[in-house]
Amino acid sequence: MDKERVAEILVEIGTLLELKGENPFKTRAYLNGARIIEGLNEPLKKLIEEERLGELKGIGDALQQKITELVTTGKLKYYDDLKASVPSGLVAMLEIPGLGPKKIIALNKNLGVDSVEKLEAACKDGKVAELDGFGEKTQTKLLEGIAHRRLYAQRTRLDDALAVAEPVLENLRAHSDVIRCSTAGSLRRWRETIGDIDFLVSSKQPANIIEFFVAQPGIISVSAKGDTKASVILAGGIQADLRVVTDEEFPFALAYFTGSKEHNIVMRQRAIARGLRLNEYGLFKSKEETRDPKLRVACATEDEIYSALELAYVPPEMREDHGEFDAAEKGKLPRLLEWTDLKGALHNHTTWSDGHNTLEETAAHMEELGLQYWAVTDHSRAAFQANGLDEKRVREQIKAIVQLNKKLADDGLDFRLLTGSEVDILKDKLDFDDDLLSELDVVVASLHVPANNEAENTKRLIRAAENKFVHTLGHLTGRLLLEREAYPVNQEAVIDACAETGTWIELNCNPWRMDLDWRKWFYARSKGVKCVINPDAHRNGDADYLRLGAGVARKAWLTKADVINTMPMEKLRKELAKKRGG
DNA sequence: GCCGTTTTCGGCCCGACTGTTTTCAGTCG
Repeated sequence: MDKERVAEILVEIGTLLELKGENPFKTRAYLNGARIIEGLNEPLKKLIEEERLGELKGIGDALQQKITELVTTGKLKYYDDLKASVPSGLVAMLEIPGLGPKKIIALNKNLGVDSVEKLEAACKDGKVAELDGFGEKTQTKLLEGIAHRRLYAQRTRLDDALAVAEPVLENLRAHSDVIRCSTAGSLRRWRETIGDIDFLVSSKQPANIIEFFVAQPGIISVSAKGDTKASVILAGGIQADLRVVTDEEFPFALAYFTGSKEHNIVMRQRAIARGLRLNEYGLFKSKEETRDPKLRVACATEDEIYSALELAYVPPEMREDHGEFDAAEKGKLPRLLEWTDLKGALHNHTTWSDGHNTLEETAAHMEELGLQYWAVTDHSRAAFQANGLDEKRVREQIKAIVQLNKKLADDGLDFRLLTGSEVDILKDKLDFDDDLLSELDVVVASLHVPANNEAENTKRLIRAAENKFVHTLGHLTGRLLLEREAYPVNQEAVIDACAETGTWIELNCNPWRMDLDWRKWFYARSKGVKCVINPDAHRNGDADYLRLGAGVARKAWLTKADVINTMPMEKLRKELAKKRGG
């Protein structure tokens, strides 16, 4: 059993324990264990064989035994028994806002509710309102929650969340009572999907800000409104929360609401270890909880909070308790890639296959953006639904690009298109033979029609990586966020093959994909595999995805040196030749 | 269930909001 599945089961155990009313700290121990296993940089099996599992902080005797049983036998009796003892519908009920384990247990015990459907019926019958601790409002909110859940997916893609959040942030920034403002939460951490949007404002007039916020255009409903906090539902069903604090509190609140929860827990623990207390209002010289401004350690920015806790500043994207504390303590945080480091992209489409802009339009737009190169990698012939090119059309396109580049040079421009192909990985070969591939500047190999079989997909991808004319694999797992799961594939094995063959891996930064996932890059980077951040653009506007991709690359701790398309043109050409033995 | 430079037991991050209460429990982030 692989570590992803082990982590999933540990999370599930944690959830089930919650629904049994177990000690919340026990629940947390399982969730914590899951995160540790998921973040391992070496094979779980190896750790078990060498009996080093217990050396991991957070994995004690009980977890060690259970993980070992899972990995060696593929099963876990404790888990099976637990699962059998909790009605499966209770887990789904947890996703309804306002329902936590305690209320679910009460509903189950008193009304026999064990599914969302039965809960809905009980609410409609008015039975829920009669229960102790419940009332009319709770009942109504639950019905709304059930309906809302049906209407919208629980999460929103990063691009959609940004599109809604950025105008609101601009409006807040322009308000005369706003001193400082920012987004926070998973959006500021640049997660690929967002649960809800967090805004933070510092002001001397919180009431004005709250009123201004709940009156923003595009708000469907106001779900909560207090003195310093408001929650609304925005168009598209995204929830947004606003907090208003004093300007002295702002950096502390920003750090706090940016999270992640796991990162915050470690921050607080570091404060406690230094005889301090950290909360959203400040870092206090106190062993007790307090909000007394006289005891506050003055910090004007987040940077100074990290300093006070003897840490280098941790950029928001890295705040996932994914090793950043260890690195920040030792002053070994990498200097992360900046969006503006990107000089071009190596996987894009034009009207020659399924793109929406011509070669000329594409070149003009990308030159205008200040980029140096843009590879045209239209689909190969097997992708007939996407108007894939056959050999003849590829050679025509090469000629067209050479001509266009000549014109660009005559005009004194430094920008060039690169010739290329997104060649399909077929069952037993690539869609084009090596002769044609060798004529192209850039070759991206992608699996568009995967098998329903991990070993088979893994084999196909490794074979593609072993082809010396393939520079990079495209969207390695094929996932579409919130829509389609990754196809089955042994990602580590493919990464290993890329490391051995000097093949790059794409971080496809189309916001539906963000593939390879940022969590997997820790392993890829440890193997020395280079990254290419590619928008997989189908229209000129998709060049904006580079900004999204750079943020996700920062989550993966990638530096300028790790990313191929930060290279200027001439250096890139040398790198492109290298794989082919040039 | 995990952990230990006051600890092998007794803690484990903690404040805001809501709704159901009449001083607080549950949920959420």
